[in-house]
Amino acid sequence: MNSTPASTFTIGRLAKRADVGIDTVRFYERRGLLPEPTRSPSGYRLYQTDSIDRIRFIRRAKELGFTLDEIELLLKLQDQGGRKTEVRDLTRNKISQIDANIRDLQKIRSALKDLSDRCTGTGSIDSCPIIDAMSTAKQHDN
Amino acid sequence: MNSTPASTFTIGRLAKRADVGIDTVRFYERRGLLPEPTRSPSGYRLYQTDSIDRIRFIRRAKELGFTLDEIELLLKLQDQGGRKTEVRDLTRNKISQIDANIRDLQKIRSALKDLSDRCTGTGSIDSCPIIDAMSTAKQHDN
DNA sequence: CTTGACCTTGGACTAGAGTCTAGGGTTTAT
DNA sequence: ATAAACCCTAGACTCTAGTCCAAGGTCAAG
Repeated sequence: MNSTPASTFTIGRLAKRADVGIDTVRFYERRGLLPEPTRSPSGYRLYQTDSIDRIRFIRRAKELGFTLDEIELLLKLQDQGGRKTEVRDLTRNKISQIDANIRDLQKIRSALKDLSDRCTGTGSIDSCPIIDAMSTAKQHDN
Repeated sequence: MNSTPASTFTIGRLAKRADVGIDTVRFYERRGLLPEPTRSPSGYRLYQTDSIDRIRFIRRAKELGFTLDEIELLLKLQDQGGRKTEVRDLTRNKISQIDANIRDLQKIRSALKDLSDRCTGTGSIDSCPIIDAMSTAKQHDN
């Protein structure tokens, strides 16, 4: 086996299969997330199916909130056989970041909810509790 | 009263009092969030205390999650005497946006938590549940 | 009169993740 | 043989909210 020359395809087809833009593929290559592919005699990039998986991995990790820098690290761990702890630590850090984000958003949300509940919504803007709150709140003196 | 020429100050002092950078003041002016101030004979910008309040308003609204575009609208409503409903609608929209954000983050968070719990953290990266999940999950076929 | 602190302008730069353009070369279908 | 559809590169542009820079003008203190 392995005698059939693994089927390759060009960048457009890869992009379509991985569901990203062509430019995104080239961008990932420049960023070092995708290895430089082989080229056809005329210079076209030629990919195999593993590139599809790699791009999907990137997309999925992005959906999970990782930045491209972090994904680069994750991919490096895969490529170079890192240890599970490293992956898990990265994941736990990400969870803490997300927790902090959620807490911030909840604080903001409840402040806004408060304000919008106190706003009757009728009449002119003078003495609107929302505007008032933003005008005067938390003036940490200077 | 009102016979003393209202005390004015230059941009540096305004920036300090409002606790933003000088460049930020000029940036807000370019963006149309601050009106063009009067100028001294030599061309220096001269501000009154109301500009401090205005910048603080911007800061506070930003802390509450409004973008500068939205703040511009909020300020316009104040300047031109908009109606309370408009302010409240803006606020309610913002709350929905925040809710959507929180939901997304919670979904991501629980996915990551799941994965990190299932990862033993020992050994090589082969068959790491986290890596595996990102490699294979949600391949909405194409 | 000089020094230092302040002010002016226009324009460039930052991060993050792409997206788009111009000006070409190649491949495929007709 | 030619048009459509594809590919190449380098580099510019997008968005948000500023931040920084250079080259110069102004103002108060000593």
